[in-house]
Amino acid sequence: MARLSDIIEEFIKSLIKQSEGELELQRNELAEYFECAPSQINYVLATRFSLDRGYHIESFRGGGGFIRIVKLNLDEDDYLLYLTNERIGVSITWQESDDIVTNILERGIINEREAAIMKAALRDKTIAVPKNLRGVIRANMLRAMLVAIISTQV
Amino acid sequence: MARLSDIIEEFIKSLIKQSEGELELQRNELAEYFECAPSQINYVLATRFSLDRGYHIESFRGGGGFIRIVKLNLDEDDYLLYLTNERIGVSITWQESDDIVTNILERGIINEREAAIMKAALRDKTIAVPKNLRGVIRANMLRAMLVAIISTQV
DNA sequence: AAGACAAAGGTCAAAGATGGTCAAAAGATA
DNA sequence: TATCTTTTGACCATCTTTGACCTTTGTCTT
Repeated sequence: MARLSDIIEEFIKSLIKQSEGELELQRNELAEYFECAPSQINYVLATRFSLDRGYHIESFRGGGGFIRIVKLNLDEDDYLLYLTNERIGVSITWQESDDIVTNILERGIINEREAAIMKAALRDKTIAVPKNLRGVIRANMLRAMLVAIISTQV
Repeated sequence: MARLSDIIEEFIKSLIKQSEGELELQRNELAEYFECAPSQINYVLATRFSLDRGYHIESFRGGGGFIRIVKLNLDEDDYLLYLTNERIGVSITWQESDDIVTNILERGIINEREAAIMKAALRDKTIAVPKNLRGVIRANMLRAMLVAIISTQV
């Protein structure tokens, strides 16, 4: 776990926690602080603060420009319906599905064990079919499991 | 004269013992340490740390990638291990998998919701691939989910 | 107001860092 | 010798890091 991206991720998350869900930062400043390429900040934002992980990013260029990160707090039921009806299309990657499951775990919609069961089923190794088919099966699986969760909700 | 694979096996086992059942290691680092081909590490993992022998392996590629080895709890999960290693073969029908899930629900190993999630994933409709492949995927899925259950058991 | 320049941030593809797979070669064993 | 196991290496898949080049906005000068 020596990845710089992970370290930057944790740093940003701690800042978000301190500022209660919303944060504004400057890309170049952060890049200088971590002695990395500015574009690495974009990479961290794209991979660790994606919508699937429950964040929203806005940015503003020009002098005085900045990046705003907002931790989203949506209604559980709406979010699950959004996932099954819109987000999960005909195909989905492992990374995306993994992010989504982590996200609903963090929102308290499912527990650790349910998340572990779902993630196990969604792994590439589990779905051992040609690549083009794999994403399609995974989308079906994730959707089916989410529907099961929705219908067992109390 | 002990074979290298045996030496590596013992080495890894001692690390697992030290870290109480769960270990993360880097393939290239280990290969360098033992001055062997990286793929020999895969060989050791495949032959000595298989599910049959009570281990679960997960790996992550890319910069900072690593391999996680989890020693499963053999004593308490006898029945589950029988399922993963013997009962579920290379292929399984929907009916069989559904019965197995119902069975572990009735034994109190999983709860209603976990059963619902698993059954949703195992349905024919979810695994929309040619019939001959379907049973194979289902076997992988059921096994993977059961392993997840074993390793999240407290 | 127009133009020039500075100060952000964005994109994308190449290079780097891991790990995986598979089959052939080498070695051990029956 | 025949067969089984181990070792190796060539080629593949995925994630991370870096850098060259682009776009947008603000400010200063004329």
